[in-house]
Amino acid sequence: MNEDLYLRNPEETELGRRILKHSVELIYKLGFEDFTFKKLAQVIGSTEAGIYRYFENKHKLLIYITAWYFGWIGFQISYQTNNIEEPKVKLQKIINLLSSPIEDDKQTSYIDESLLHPVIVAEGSKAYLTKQVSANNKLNFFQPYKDLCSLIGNVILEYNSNYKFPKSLASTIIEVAHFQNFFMHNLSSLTDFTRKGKETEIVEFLNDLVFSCIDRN
Amino acid sequence: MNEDLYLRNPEETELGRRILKHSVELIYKLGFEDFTFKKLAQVIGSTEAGIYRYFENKHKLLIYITAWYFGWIGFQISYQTNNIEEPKVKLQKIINLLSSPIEDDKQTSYIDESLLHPVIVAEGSKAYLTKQVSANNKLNFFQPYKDLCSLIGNVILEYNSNYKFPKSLASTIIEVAHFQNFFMHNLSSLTDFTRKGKETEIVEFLNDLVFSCIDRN
DNA sequence: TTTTTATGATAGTAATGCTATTATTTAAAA
DNA sequence: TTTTAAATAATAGCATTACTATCATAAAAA
Repeated sequence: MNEDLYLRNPEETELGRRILKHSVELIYKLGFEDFTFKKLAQVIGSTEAGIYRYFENKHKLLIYITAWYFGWIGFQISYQTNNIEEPKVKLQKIINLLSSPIEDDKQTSYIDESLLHPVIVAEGSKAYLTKQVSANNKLNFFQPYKDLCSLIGNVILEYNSNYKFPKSLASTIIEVAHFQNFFMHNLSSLTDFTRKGKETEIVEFLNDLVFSCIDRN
Repeated sequence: MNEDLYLRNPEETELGRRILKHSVELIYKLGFEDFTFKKLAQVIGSTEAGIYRYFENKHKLLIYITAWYFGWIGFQISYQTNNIEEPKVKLQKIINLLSSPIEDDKQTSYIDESLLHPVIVAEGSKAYLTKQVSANNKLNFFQPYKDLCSLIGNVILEYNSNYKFPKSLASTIIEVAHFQNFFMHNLSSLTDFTRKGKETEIVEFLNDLVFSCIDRN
């Protein structure tokens, strides 16, 4: 994790891990706007000032959580596509992992990925939709997102080296997987997905979308 | 415009129109997070309390502006595709209008669309990415977005009545047009667009994406 | 002309987003 | 084992934000 995202490394201490765990839970419960360090402090039985020793402000914490998610999902993707030869199968696996609600990864005791996924879907883009985006980008806060995008872009080129927009298609896969999920649950008339929680329909849509354009060129 | 979005209709009074005009300018300048009614009041030479007579809070104002944008762009699309027969040409026109920075529409003196477009690109999704999305949706705050989505979905079906995901593809066109624009300007390594401000590259990408999948099915 | 309506001016309050200080506990170094 | 440093808890405080309320005045309708 990028050291400029925190003041004290939250993964190294008990309190730090409690901050991570419960901030995901509390953002899930309240939404990022109503989430405050004071409320978080109450939940974990610490103090506001205590949390400020780890994170400069709640926006940095959101960026940290988002970066953590993209790092983690990037690892999952690398790991699960590692021994796959066919780029087509790789891409399908990627679409699946990005679209489907995730089971808790037992490896990381301090973050519940099944809550992290909806948090990223609803709040993740707020990490970069700010006036500070360029400054934050210079500090490499979005590196895990960029790495994932690059990884997916390379699989796309493996499949079809003539395709002209591998990176844009990669970021489109990530974003579409997330906001179609949000729309399905909250603004369903913006989608064709009939049943809430049926993420397989998003997978079907994305597979059709992606392979249509990279099969053709 | 949905009457539940405001306390007093801002389009009907001079002060109201000043609120709209300068809120777009100030959100463009400061970003939505740093935008406050107090700052806006200073800019327009009124008071905080004066603005609260028009809008309950700044989030309602953002929803209003977003709804206004989608209403306006929906009208532009209807108007400019009105006499076009070919659904293919219609869709291309739609992609163009959604992707390109917009010249100020002289018809609407109180809103500068050339500023509104980047504001929607950067801030628009915050209008619905909240815990109140379902409650707000019940009050039809997002109707103009839904109407636009439905309009585009119908053009897609005109082109190919067998395509399975017209609404999801429609919302994808809208969202992709906006966030690829944001990425191009702020996180360019997430795209393949080499030159900032070259929205024609986004148009090319989207045309390829859209027609690939609806040509095939 | 009266009366409603919109605006301006001012005050005030609870919550938020911090910073600072000191005391206490915990853990590592000597 | 003692010393000392580091981490945490407890508390206070402050500027700003996000509102609400009140009252005076100006302009427009009745």
